[in-house]
Amino acid sequence: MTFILDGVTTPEERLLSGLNPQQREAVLYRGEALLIVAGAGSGKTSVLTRRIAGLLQAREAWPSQILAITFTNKAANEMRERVEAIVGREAADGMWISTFHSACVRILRREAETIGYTKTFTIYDSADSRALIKRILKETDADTMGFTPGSVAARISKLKNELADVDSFARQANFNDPKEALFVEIFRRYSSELERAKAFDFDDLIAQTVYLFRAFPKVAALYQRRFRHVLVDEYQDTNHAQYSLIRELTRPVEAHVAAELEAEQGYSSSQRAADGAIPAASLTVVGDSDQSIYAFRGADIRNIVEFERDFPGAKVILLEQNYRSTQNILDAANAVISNNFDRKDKKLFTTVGGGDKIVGYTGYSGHDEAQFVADEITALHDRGVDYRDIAVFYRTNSQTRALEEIFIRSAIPYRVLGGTKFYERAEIKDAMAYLITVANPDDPMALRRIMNVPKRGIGPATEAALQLHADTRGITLREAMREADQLGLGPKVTGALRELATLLDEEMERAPRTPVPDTLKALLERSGYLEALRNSRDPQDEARAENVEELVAVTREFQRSTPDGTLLDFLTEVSLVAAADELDDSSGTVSLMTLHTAKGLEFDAVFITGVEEDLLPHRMSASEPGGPSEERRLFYVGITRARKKLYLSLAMTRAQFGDVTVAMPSRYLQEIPAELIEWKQSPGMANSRGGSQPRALNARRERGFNLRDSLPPAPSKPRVKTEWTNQVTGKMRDNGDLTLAAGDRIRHTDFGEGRVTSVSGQGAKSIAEVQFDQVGRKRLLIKIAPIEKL
DNA sequence: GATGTGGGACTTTTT
DNA sequence: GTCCCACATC
Repeated sequence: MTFILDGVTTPEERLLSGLNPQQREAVLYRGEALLIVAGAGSGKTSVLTRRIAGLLQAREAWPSQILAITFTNKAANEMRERVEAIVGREAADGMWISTFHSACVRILRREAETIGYTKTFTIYDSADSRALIKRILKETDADTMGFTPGSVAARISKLKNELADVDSFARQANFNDPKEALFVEIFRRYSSELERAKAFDFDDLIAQTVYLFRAFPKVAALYQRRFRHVLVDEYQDTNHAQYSLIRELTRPVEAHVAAELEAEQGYSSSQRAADGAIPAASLTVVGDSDQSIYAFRGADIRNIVEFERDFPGAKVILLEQNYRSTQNILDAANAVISNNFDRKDKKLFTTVGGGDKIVGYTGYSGHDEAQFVADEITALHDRGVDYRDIAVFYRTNSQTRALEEIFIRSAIPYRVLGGTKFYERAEIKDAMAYLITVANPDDPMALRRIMNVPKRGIGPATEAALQLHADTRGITLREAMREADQLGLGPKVTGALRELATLLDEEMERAPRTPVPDTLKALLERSGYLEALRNSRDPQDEARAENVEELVAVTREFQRSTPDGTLLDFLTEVSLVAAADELDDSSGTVSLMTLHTAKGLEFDAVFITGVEEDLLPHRMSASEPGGPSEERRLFYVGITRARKKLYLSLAMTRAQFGDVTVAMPSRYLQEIPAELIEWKQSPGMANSRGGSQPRALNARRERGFNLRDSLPPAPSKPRVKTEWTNQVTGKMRDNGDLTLAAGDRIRHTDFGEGRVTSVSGQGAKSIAEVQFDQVGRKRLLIKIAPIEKL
């Protein structure tokens, strides 16, 4: 009923409603540069969206003049929706709101030819980069000299983030050092392989865009003229390349360049000032140095610290009021972060009351800890908290294993964000490789992957022959394949190569007028890939075939939401999904993710697990400069995600590597005032409580101590190995049609005996609520729980 | 060239 | 505990 509201409020009043004075100032400030220092939960997204909406509403900018950079695609979509909600859909049409990487892809696809690339380039994700590096290491025998794909990939990435390329690096490299000389060689090969494959890696997307802008001022001017308002979220996590990109975009266009451009395009721009130049775009950055957690991938905290020096006359606005968390949670966060000495002191405050105490728990093992988390989640759910409002954080992806296992047993619906996931499965990579060879015939990595998948009798020898032919003739691997009959190979192999080449060529020719799901289906069917999976004797292949079907469904969904989307668009989208993009608010599941992925999100109830030395802070961070401080910020980020309930847990022993190691409570725990935490089981209690485990541990609590060596083999609980696996990987314990009813007595391998109090749900999803004699009430998925009826 | 097996390395975080 | 690779055998 806007017309009624119009009578009492102006658009500006509505734009500012509910904002505090600092937020209002941040929305309304007009000037060349604005830094919003936004503490956790201080409403920065709201400020940013209203700032954009304000510009549009006041007709100070067209939508097409706005470029907003967010950290994830999900954040971009949300921001777009929120702006649209204020100004209307049409009035917001044409804005660029995206991640750094997506924006750069967009620019590079338009301008690729300027820098000698095709606009149909594909993107190598980290796994692709590593695979390529691995190959190069083998070719150069560098793998025997202590080079690992991981270390080389990290080093190259770091260099690219500093905008160094092979040549600039080689110029200052010390060739007397054989390792360094070899690294230059590896770097050089890596770069030329990418170029030959017509592909960019993640870091190239940014670096090449910067290079494009610097080398071609006229191209840069197109964007400098277009984007009058540049806004960057999570500025504390920008690296040098991203910083440079922002600098290039917000540079004024010199008069003669502007004039040249206009002459070429035959129209005159309203942007030109009296002297003929186009003034710099206005820049708004939002960030919080306390939440800088990406130094390991080149994020430079100086970008935000030195903003005022970089942009003289910049306005700085501080947002310190927190609207998210209770006082207890904030007190804990403030206490922890204040131990970082190298920071500007700032304290979040809230007008919300104290809230519940933080709950602490020390488990005997990672499984025990996971059981605590599961039990608490069940209790929260019983009290009416929706699963979607609950999240579990951890430092390393490997910690999900125990959590998933217990969650499935406890019938808690969950979803793991990021980590080893769908697109990293071999069969999905195979299917994707087929698509890539169709979208980008020059990519030899994708072609090599599928050349003998399904088995065609094309082995390493054939591949080498093809490669040799390609190298001597100066053609691509794919072209060499078309000339297979010239190679003097056996008739079977030649036929197989010919057939594959024809298949790929035909699908490539058809692809532009064919929906993506159809292209994928044709490739999978015609290649015999699906058939091979279906006819396989390996029971896992059935699940693999289902996964591939799932990929077809993904392409269908892509085509539905993007009717004009090309195969290349699909591949690009898949390459650039961030872990947090997978968060689905509608799914009604608990979210599991790393602390890094958690940045920018918030939940009613948050569990931070594994709050132990060597895990948080991570062992690897100790040797890095600034490592422990960054780990502390990571913990701080985790704490500040919680709105109402925060749980901190750790384990005294943790399975790692098949070994069990003893863990110590994290130093950060001691930084939280004791009165804020209510321990359900404190480290001391877990330590001194009777029973075989604690005592044995007490005697030998030292780092790295290997339990397996000296612990007596009989723990109190009988160790029954339960047959159990993840849904996705296939096999699962199955109780068949076991049916339970209230009143039944059952035995559970871990929980002992108990009585069923109620049963809910249907079929495979039936859940029994059981009152166990020893361990209390639990919810179990009947089909898979390790139980038997008595 | 395909298939099976034993030994070794490996896990920090991500676009 | 798991993934990957080298090596052996068919």
